[in-house]
Amino acid sequence: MAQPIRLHRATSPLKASCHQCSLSNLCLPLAIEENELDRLEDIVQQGRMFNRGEHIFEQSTAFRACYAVRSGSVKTSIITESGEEQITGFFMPGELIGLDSMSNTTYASTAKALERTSVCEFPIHKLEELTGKMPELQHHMYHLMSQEIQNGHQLAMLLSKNTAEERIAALLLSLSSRFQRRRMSGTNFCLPMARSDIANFLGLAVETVSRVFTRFQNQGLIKARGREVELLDVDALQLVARDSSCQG
Amino acid sequence: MAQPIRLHRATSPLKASCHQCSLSNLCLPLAIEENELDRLEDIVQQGRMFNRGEHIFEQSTAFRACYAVRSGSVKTSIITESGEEQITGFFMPGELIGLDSMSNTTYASTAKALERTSVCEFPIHKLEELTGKMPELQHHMYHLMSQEIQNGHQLAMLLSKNTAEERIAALLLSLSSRFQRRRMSGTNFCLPMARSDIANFLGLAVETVSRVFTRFQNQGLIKARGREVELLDVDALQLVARDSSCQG
DNA sequence: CGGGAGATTGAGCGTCCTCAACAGCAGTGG
DNA sequence: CCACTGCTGTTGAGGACGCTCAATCTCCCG
Repeated sequence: MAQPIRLHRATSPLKASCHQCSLSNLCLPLAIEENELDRLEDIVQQGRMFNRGEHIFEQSTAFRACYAVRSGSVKTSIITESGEEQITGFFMPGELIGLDSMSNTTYASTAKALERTSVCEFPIHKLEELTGKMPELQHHMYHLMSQEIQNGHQLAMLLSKNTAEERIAALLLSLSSRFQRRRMSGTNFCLPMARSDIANFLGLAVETVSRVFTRFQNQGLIKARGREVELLDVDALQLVARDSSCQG
Repeated sequence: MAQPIRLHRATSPLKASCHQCSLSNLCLPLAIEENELDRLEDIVQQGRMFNRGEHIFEQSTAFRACYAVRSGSVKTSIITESGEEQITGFFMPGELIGLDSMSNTTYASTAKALERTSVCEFPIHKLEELTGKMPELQHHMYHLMSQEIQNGHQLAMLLSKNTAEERIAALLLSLSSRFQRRRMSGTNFCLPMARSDIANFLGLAVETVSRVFTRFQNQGLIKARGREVELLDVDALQLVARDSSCQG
């Protein structure tokens, strides 16, 4: 479980500079020259903490900000009138949430912390103002939103064409590569989400997810105990996942 | 291939001003004050025509521009390494395509004309430059991209939770409302896409689409002959579609 | 009129869902 | 200390929705 990043500033314990953030190569700062980073820091509110299960924002409430995950993990979901939930994504440190809400005055989805999680808040009006002045930052916003659209397409592909095994293999590989990007083990990690979240996200029944996990285990592809997962044969998993690259 | 910008006066019959375009209330101009419209017109190349089946752009080729559909209709799709196609959206006049490609230097998907289609081209570099100068236009771009993300989520929801009947009902209703938005009949229209496109988009087999169409017909919900469709009982269709709102 | 693509209809089967029982584990309280 | 409770995850049996395969029909266009 990713430990919350300890921030060692005498003045404000919750504040830390984007300059020193280990995620600056994944997050918004990556688009910006070192000497312009202060302008981004001026608008960001860093280090807000949420406990497991707490909402970072809720669907249909006033849209005020986008958030970058700093530590922990987040799931976003939309709720229909009939109360059904559809998880639209899992977000790990360095990833930005709230991009799907920039068309409205209210959030289009709900974001919930899957574990103890800290985020950096980017108030939308200030962010828009800043991107208007900084072409690289604007470009990066377009980049991120476009990436989000592509992720949606990949998910649609996964849901409409792939079997349960293929979907789960793809998700495991996606998580693996995202852990690796943060210099963590890509073969040995702890799932931040419950089986039911995986099932919901991938359009499967919980029982099916469970069954596929044990099947993978029997085939020697993974070792799983609860949320602890070890990928034993990544190549075989990629073979199973085939052409489906899934950005949870 | 980037043509020098054509000036937009009444010299060419293919050219028409955004000022006079009947879609200006759906397209990019809607974000802009009348007196600033010329700046958008300066960068747009209007009235490029494509025959049915022609590509407006192709996946993996150099990303140069976004396009607004002016007349006709377009489907976008992604192709996997194994050659499978997943249609990611249908686009009607006034709608913008190419937004999913703004993260890369190459197109993330392929856009194909479903019928004889004309589009307006917005070269991406000029568009980005312009949105940097015009906050309302930037905001509108964020709006459109965010909308696209939401559409993806709605589609994922549809694919993962809904039956064949629900999916098709949702698609018919989506098309209906989009025809209506253009002041055309919302109950009597011609499908721009083949059954196989519908099937691919909704994650179904062609046969299933066909069966559902006839079932709807037997139930008196619609009347369909080939691509001609008449919605006889919109309320009932909405009941079938339940909570799934589908923005094809 | 013939060829071919698109659309429809039928039969059989497979994947995954549903329903149900059970196991493991943590927290609670007697 | 252990029963009790609740939550999460696992396993089994049966059934349904939609896919596959195949034949037929319709319509368009040469």
